[in-house]
Amino acid sequence: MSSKVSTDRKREIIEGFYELAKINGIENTSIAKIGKHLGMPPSLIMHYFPTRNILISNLISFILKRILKIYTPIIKELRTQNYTDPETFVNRLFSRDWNLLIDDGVFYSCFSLIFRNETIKREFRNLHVKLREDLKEILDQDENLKEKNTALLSEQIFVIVEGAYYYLSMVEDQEEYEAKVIIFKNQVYQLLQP
Amino acid sequence: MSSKVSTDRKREIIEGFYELAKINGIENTSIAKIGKHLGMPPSLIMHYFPTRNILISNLISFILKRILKIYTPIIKELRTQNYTDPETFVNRLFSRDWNLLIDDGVFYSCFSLIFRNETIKREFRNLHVKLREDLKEILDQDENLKEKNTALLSEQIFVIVEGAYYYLSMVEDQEEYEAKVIIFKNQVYQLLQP
DNA sequence: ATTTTTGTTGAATGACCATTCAATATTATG
DNA sequence: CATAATATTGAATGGTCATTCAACAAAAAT
Repeated sequence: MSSKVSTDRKREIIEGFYELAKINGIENTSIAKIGKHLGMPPSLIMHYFPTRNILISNLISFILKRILKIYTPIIKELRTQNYTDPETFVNRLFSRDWNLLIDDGVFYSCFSLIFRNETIKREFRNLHVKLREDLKEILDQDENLKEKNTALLSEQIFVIVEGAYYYLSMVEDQEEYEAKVIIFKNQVYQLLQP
Repeated sequence: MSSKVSTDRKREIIEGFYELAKINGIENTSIAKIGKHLGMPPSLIMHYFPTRNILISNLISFILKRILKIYTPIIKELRTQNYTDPETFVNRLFSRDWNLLIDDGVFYSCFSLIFRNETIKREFRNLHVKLREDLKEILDQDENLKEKNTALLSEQIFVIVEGAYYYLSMVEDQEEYEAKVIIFKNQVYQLLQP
């Protein structure tokens, strides 16, 4: 059990790391720079995170924990109201809240590490398993989908959402962006057709 | 117009960079390491690519050029036979040839740079526009889809393929991988339903 | 009150990095 | 053949990097 000071400092460091990584990218964010940003010597950072790799794993855990919470507002809403109309649900899937939650640049930087690090790959895999379970839970609440294979549906919706986020991150033009979102939403509605 | 030596050397350097980036990641591949790998002094690399950033942009162009060729075998097949059955077409979309063409780790590393570099973002955007045009061209050849909006279809198929590649890159288990591929293929078939 | 543990500092280390430069070799051009 | 342009070498530069260490300070445990 670590002290309050310890956990607070660790969080402070990881958040500082994240802040700088948003601006300069993970690869350009050194321990010295984090230290300067937070007004502490680099040696203090290494006291809490003995190696840079450990620091990076902790940043990834931090990010994945945030992402995991994406569906929780929908689930909460469902638990209280016992129902959410498909429209608000689909809107949530494609809302920009996701982007606010975590910086896309940092996210894909971290993601690219799965190809050279088994542990990171496993962490990402677990995240996605949980996200799909959440999605299934939401679909299971919908009376209209009672006859449907919601596990399969959640896979299919999931892949559209992931593809859409990847794809939309390249689109700069506002109108084009919204036109595409409509296309992808319709694609999900088609799947939800009872 | 640059000499043959010049273009050959440039290609050699970029390919060497790519080889090392596959193993160690872009961020861990220094100019010195590329030089050692190719048996040339780092100064020679900098003679052809004056800064590291320029070297990276050239690597990205190299990669994007390769990816652009993904659909060309299908298109060629179409041009000669004047027809491809949807099944072989969809199989191609999800075949592992794609992965052989370019390393996923390097690809997503490059992709993550779009969020901090406008030029790179534009390059990726252009690539994807062209890929979708290729996809549309393929769909337009299919008599059964004559009544359909193939531009829209290509967007929808594209987003599934992109999402699938993202998603599948986390799946290690062979059986699970193939089960998911079947799901995503079916999703595409549903869209192709006349 | 003393000891132990935890937190913090700042200086030092050697490795590696991108980049520069001047010198030399090779090739192309007149 | 002479000259100009291109290709290649190797050494040097200053900066940054992750990491180490010994010392000091504060807090907790005894």
